[in-house]
Amino acid sequence: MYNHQEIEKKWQKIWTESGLYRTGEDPKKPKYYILDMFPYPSGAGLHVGHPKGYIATDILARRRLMQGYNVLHPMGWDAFGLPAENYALKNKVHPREATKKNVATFKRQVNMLGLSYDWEREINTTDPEYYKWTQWIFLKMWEQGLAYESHEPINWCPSCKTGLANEDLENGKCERCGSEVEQKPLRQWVLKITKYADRLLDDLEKLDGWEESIKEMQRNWIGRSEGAEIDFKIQASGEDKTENKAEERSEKKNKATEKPEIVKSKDKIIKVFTTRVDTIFGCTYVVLAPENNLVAALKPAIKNWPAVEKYIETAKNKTDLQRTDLNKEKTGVILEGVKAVNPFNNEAVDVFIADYVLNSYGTGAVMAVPAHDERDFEFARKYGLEIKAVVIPDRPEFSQWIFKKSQDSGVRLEMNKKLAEKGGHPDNPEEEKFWQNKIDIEEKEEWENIADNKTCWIKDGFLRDSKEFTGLTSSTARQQMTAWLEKNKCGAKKINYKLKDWVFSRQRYWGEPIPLIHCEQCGVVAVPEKDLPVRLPEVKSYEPTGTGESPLAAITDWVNTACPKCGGPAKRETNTMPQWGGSCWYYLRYIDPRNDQALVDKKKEKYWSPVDFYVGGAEHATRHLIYARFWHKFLYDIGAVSHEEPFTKLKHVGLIMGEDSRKMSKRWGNVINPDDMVEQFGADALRLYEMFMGPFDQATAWNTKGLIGARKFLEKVIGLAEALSEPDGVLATQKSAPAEEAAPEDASTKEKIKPELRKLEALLHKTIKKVSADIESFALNTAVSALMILANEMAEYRNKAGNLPIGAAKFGLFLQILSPFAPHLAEELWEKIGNKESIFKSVWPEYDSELIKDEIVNLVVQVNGKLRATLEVAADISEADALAAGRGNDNVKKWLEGKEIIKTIFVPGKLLNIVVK
RNA sequence: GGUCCAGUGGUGGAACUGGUAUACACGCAGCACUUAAAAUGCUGUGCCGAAAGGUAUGUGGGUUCGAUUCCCACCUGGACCACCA
Repeated sequence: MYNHQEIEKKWQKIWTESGLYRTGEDPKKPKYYILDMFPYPSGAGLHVGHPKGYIATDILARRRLMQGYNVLHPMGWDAFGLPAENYALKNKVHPREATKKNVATFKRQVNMLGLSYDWEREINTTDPEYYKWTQWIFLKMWEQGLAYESHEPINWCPSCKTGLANEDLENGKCERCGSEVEQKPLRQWVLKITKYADRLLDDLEKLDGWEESIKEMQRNWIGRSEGAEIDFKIQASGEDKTENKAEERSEKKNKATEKPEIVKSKDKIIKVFTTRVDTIFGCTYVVLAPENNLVAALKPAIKNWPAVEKYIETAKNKTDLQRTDLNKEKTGVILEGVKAVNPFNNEAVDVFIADYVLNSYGTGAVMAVPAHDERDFEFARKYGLEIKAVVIPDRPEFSQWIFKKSQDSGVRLEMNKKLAEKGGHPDNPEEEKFWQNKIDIEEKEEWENIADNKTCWIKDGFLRDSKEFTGLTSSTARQQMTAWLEKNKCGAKKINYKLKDWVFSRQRYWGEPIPLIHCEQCGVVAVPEKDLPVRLPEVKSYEPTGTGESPLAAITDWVNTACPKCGGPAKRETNTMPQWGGSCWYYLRYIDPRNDQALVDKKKEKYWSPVDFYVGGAEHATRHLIYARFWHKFLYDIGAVSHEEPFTKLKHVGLIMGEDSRKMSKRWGNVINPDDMVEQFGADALRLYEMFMGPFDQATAWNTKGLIGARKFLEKVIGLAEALSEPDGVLATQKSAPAEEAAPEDASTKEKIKPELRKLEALLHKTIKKVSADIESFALNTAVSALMILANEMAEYRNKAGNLPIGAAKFGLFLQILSPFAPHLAEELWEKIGNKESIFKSVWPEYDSELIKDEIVNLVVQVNGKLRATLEVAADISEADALAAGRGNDNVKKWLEGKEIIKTIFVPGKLLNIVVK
């Protein structure tokens, strides 16, 4: 047994007092910036899952320190935002007080684990000295026109009483509280992230250090799609007056979305967006989103207005969740008296409104091609609309599709069974013929289905019935048809994004005030830089109002102010920033946390940027990580930072699940508290176990029994240290100079032990190599396993010999590679074996490449690929010698008997495969 | 539905570039120590078989002297997105 509590406390105190964790600034050394995603200090404190990432970064940070880097490894608190405020409201304390208390808990828990953070660089997003610069960045964006005021309907959470960005939703529900989100028109500030969409997308290619999965998520989120906008002229049955009105409104809409007007202004059009111009000759109707402004504008021309109005009303009352439910049947209403003209063939088609078309994407209008789009197909079938196939599948792809369908039906399995019975072979010509026939028949049937409009074909193919474009492939047709549109001025190439501009206002108290002033004379005016930060007023009541106004609006002596421009009466902006604001740039502030002249000193920024290694949860892939990249690129554009991307390498941490394999949560009662684990088993055991559980980025279920294994390993290490040297052990004698070699023994034992000792030393160096490489690749589970193997080998030796005569210096190498994982115990034993300075001031060991070369290896001998013998041979044995040795083996002989050797395959030092007939 | 990732003992998982499948740990069983238990140590532990041997990495097929690894199809699970035209 060892007293982990005593040891861990002792070293945590010494490390803090000696300034071990302080960031090195020696300009001669290379830098390494290793960052964790900083946490929200919630009221619940940490559970064992939270520190998994922190432990891993700590391991890398400690290794880098020992490798002689200046290491920047900071920690801070993302304390603004809804969770903190909701917690404060519930517990009836001021958010500032709640935050303070929660930070203290988090900090105590983090320190308890022996994490090597430089607390002198601690930051807190709610600190006015910090959010001064968050506000400063916002103002710079506003100056550049990247922050704009909008009144569009946005996501509104009725329970949190605030507007939300798209990124704050989960399946149409508020990510925080789970309430269904409503659409509410609201005055708000919006950041024009879409202006950066292409760069955010394109620069992903340069991020080699990022996991592909996270990059893919970002690509999907940005959702770039190339297509065309096409103008369908409206043929309305109404009078001139009404048509003018429609025109007016539609122009207004175009203006609002800032689309360049490419059509003659007299024309009345429906603009649709599509990625499949090639299917346009199959367009049999056009669909508008119910909210599309055009619908109201066309009212006078619509003959069945009551029905249309009723449908719009129903759609409005549906929640997002109901509307996007894929299982629901498609619904819609025709606009009687309105037709739209397809510019390619001048055919006038019906116009519908249907809520399967989203107003927020593209133009809020689509051309419907039921033969080649599943949604249109479904709608057309329901309402009995015309389906016109104009793209013919090309053969190879089509055949594959048919083939897949036949397999689905189990036909292939049956066929295989039949063939097996007959002793048939997979490449049997009979079978091939069978499949060819089958494909031919089914292809014919399926094509008939498409032609008969019984099924729809959504892939590319060849065009038919498409005038001069007939016969082209889909992709060529798209190019030529887009060019045709541009030439005839009735459409253009267009790129759309799923990414929306970032709704940046929250109608809540606990956030950074937006540093703008509304002046009656001058309009919106920026708070001058010298007046930053705009401090959050200290108030007793900060409950959200629910009216769409921020609670700040009620604090009149804070709201009323003088205009910085004209000095006249003015009011402060009362919206606050969302939680993600402060976290968009915090990694820059750690570099220079107390600077009151700039958000970061340029020289320091140049030295430390970018972050070399960033670790955090995958749930941030499409929020924080996109926002932060956006802000960083902006800061790069205004010359505030020196690199275009903030994070060179990114690794996501896999969740630790509860013992029941569910997410750890109060709800399931499966939360494991790290305080209890550390008290019972020690921080070192907890660290080791969390790294050992499985691959770092994989979710794994917690098992407290596994922690016992880690603890046992540490106790074994102590036992080894105590058995060092003989007869009385280094620990007992505290020799001043570490012993180098084995003490003399009687000749017979010595002879017996010598080669084993050499093997042990080779293993030590192999372990140094493996642990070093594993830390680099973040294969921390196998690094721990390698350390265990070495300890087991040393223990076995000790058990046989009664002691461990490898000397304190060599044992010290083991302690060094163990130290990032179990820093307290490694440091303690390092001291015990006679070292005066901290193990973390020592130099990370290099393995001896001579020592790890095996002289004797196990050579695998196979006959026809099956293992028949393993031979102990010299590592550099030749093929001929190996073959001779193999043939000499009794078991191998047995398998070669009466057989003819066709060939042999020899992998030097590893394997000999004898192929016989 | 789309995209990505994964599927190996009773459990978590290992296997470098195609070369001894199941390292390491948990669990379990037996033994030692003990009056006893706990703790500790030792031994065993994929499956079938007394053994020789056979067989096994979700399923079916392919490439190869040799496949957990590469290719094709399918099944299952997870993550993210989801009526994005």
